[in-house]
Amino acid sequence: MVHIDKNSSRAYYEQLVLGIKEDILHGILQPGDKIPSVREMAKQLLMNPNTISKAYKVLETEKVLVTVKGKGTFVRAIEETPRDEIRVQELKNDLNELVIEARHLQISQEELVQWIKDAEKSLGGHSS
Amino acid sequence: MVHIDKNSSRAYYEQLVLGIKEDILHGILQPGDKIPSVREMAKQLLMNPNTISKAYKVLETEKVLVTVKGKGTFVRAIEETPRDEIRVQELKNDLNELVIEARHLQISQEELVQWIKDAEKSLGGHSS
Amino acid sequence: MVHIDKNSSRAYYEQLVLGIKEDILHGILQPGDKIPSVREMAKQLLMNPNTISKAYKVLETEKVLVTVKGKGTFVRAIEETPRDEIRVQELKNDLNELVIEARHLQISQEELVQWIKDAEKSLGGHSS
Amino acid sequence: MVHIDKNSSRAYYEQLVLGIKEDILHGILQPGDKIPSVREMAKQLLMNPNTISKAYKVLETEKVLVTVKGKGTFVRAIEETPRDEIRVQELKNDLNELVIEARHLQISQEELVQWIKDAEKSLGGHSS
DNA sequence: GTGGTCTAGACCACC
DNA sequence: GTGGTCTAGACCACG
Repeated sequence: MVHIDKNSSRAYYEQLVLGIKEDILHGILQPGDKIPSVREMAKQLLMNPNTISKAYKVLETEKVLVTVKGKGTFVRAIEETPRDEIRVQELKNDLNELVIEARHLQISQEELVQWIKDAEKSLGGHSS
Repeated sequence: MVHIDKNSSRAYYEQLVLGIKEDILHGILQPGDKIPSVREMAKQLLMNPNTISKAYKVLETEKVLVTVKGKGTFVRAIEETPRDEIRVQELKNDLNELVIEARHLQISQEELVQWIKDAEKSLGGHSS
Repeated sequence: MVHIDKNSSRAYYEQLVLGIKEDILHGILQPGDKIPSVREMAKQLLMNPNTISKAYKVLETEKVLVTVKGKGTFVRAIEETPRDEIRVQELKNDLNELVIEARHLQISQEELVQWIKDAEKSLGGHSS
Repeated sequence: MVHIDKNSSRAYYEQLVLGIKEDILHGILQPGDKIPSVREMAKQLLMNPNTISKAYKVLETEKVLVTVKGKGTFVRAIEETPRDEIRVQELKNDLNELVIEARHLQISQEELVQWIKDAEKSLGGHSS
């Protein structure tokens, strides 16, 4: 499942956050599943437990995971959570910036739309 | 024109880079136009000249601006630059991540596509 | 390895950029190697960390180094990067100007070609 | 003859210096020819006389031109001047740096040599 | 420990 | 006037 690219300029914990989100969308992780403990994940990925812990915390505040004290950390169903309009706005903003970049790289609107469709296809229909 | 949000987590110079790119796509800045000098822009935005300079340099390496020592900094025509496939690939990757985020925020594919169309519309047809 | 000539008219950071490139071609620095940290290099060369940082950043945009925040800066494999035709053109232009200078200094074509062969020889075959 | 590219990042006076050297090698300017006065050249090129003057001064110290007070500025024969070994060394150094750049841009030795031959060919045999 | 950002202020070359 | 370089020193995020 999750794989950390040590040469990426992206922070490890961010790669982990993204990787888990991707696994959920792929259906590799299902709602209710228990994910490995911080220590175990740290062993698997050869990383510092602090880094894993940070990723889990982020995913908790984003309501992707729930930690039950003494039991472990679990995947939450996406539908459980109301759409967070603040983060939606941020994402929309990010997309606007991406479109500006795209135009400067001479990428057409059609191409962008195609990219989205490709991305969605590769994720499969597990969330709909 | 450009406005810097001092509360944004994004670096000032990156906001400036993006703002200038946006102004170009909006047609507010046209190829050949002289943009405000480093010192003047610094005064306008209440920032340090070094920060402005950094933004201008980034835009120069991205072939968006040309700077002539002793004369000033000027807008370059977008068509002058061949598509940089490395950066295109990076952008595609960013978009993939954005799509993952979107799914977790329960944003549909259709909505994303609509956002892109809205973004492109607001930029106008100045580059096509 | 790298040495900065404080009397040179060339900017310190440019000398550093060139020196690192040379070390890579000489095989002193190998792909994957970690280069000294900004602060350490600054100490070694008796320079300001900002200046070192600038050199590293240039080398990163030129795809010679990769930097991972919190970990350090690393040498990238040359073959990873596709040939940048814009920079190739600029270099060709520089060479044209150099040939003009050479003629005025009464340096023959044969001599120039010999210089190139000498230069290549001293760099060794590490990239071929 | 000489043409100044206002968009080039190279200083005007340097472009002029190079342009005149090129014209000499092309045979457009012959030894003994009188070149236009500073004022006239300034008018022709729509530039500041100071800039022209600086270029002429550089060419004088490089022994490419001679100024005879009250008569004007004249082209000198290349052979008149002994080879300036200091500048030859500098040029050799520049070429070394250029070779390093070339290697990083994945340009082969053969290609560089071909470029030199092309450059020499375009200059013609006027100096030999 | 690592690099990234930002400010402040100095000096230089070009126009 | 313009941008470019360099220093000094502060603060932040990542591991």
